[in-house]
Amino acid sequence: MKILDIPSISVPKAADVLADLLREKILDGKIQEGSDLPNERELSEQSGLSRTSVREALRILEGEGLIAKRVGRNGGSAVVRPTSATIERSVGMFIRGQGIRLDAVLEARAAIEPPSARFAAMHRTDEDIFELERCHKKLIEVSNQGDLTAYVKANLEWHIQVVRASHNELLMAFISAISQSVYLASDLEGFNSELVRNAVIAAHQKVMDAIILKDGDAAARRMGRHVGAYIINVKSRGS
Amino acid sequence: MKILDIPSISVPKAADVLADLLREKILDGKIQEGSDLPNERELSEQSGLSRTSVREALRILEGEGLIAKRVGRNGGSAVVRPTSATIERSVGMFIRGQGIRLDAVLEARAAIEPPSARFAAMHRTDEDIFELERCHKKLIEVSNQGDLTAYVKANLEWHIQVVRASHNELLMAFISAISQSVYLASDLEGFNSELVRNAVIAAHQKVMDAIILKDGDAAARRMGRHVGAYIINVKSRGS
DNA sequence: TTTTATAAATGGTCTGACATTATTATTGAT
DNA sequence: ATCAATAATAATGTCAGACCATTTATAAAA
Repeated sequence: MKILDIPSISVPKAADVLADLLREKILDGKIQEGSDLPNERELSEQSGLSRTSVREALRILEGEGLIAKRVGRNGGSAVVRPTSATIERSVGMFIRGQGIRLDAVLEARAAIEPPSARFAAMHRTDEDIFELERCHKKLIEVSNQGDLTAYVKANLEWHIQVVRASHNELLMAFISAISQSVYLASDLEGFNSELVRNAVIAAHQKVMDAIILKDGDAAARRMGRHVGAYIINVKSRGS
Repeated sequence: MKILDIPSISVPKAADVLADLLREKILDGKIQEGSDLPNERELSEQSGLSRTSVREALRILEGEGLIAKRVGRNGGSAVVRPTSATIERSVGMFIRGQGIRLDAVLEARAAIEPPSARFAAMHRTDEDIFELERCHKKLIEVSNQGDLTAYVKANLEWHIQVVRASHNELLMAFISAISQSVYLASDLEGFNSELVRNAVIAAHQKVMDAIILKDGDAAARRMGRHVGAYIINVKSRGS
């Protein structure tokens, strides 16, 4: 005979509560970046929890990339700002764990890069151009040597540099996250042709020209054609 | 007098090693989803580590969304596939912790939605259309009631549904992650005008028409105009 | 057969000790 | 007085063992 109908209560665990509390303080900026949290024994005393639970809480925050621990005298937990590395890890696990098809990853990349090129054209600095041209020259250099692995890597770096020039940290994080998977699955043989490599370099040059001229529309359009061609190239070989 | 020049060695910690090992097994699918890991005491025996270290390792995996623990008899650590929730959390922390401007978040959204609309037009099913129209009707209904919070929420759901129709899980994850932040920062007053709300609904209708007709170019173009207008609208009020 | 009480299995927490590591202080030789 | 070796120290890392809390399986009773 049920008197009360109570919907499954979730019992909060000590470590989670402490982790939540510290996380909020960190994200709200109430603990300055670089400064140390109290050491484990102090946290244990202050919170009334055992050192075991305190350590579990710190483990959680460490996994989230919010603190970095050091051992030894003057050791402790230093507050760090979350970086895109955390996003990259979770995206990587998502792709692996869900078995996301390479198609979908390339599609996502093809979706993000053209608008990123547009923003790059809008927001670029002279230094961005310098870096972009550095990546471009590197790609040409490696292309002539015939080292496919190095070629794919240099190619990737040029694409990432375009997104970096957009000065949009979120798009940057997404692209870095995606690129790792793309790189791992890259079909090296697809670039085993001087014709293909030269076409890539020419396409890059056109995109760069538009970015240099701050012509957002052209940058987006040209990048769209470039990554579109890349997808077709990959798909046609059935991978 | 240095004889050897050894670059700072990082000492792996017991819990990390075990977590890495289990993570690989899970992501490689060697442990079937839903099945349980050995219980903590068994893992401790098998690995030769203390239960403390085993628990820390499990904490890490739990934080990564790879296992879910249950207490009580027949409890244990069940293997679960990582979901977009993990990405959402890391993106949310990134935005908060790095203090990413709302501008940049909206820019990222504006970058992703038009190509998503294109993919939606390409890959949509009839059920996607049904869901899309359901969201659309809901938005119209809420719009007439004047509840701004409900309106913003319904609006968000329509946008998410478009991306869902693209059947690209990565874009879907990115948009969900972004949308939470957009929602939290939404300027309700911006929609406190029947004129604005009707314009939004009309724009949605045009995008949907293109998706229904499987016209990717039109879908992307119209969605681009829609989210572009939104950005201008938000920026012009200086937030 | 249904209800109720009991036992068992499992994660959650605590305590206290010792190990490992890195910094700081001290000592001693030059 | 200076510098190198050494010891003390303060922090995290690891361990062992106990007990608590929660859930479920099982046995007993109605």
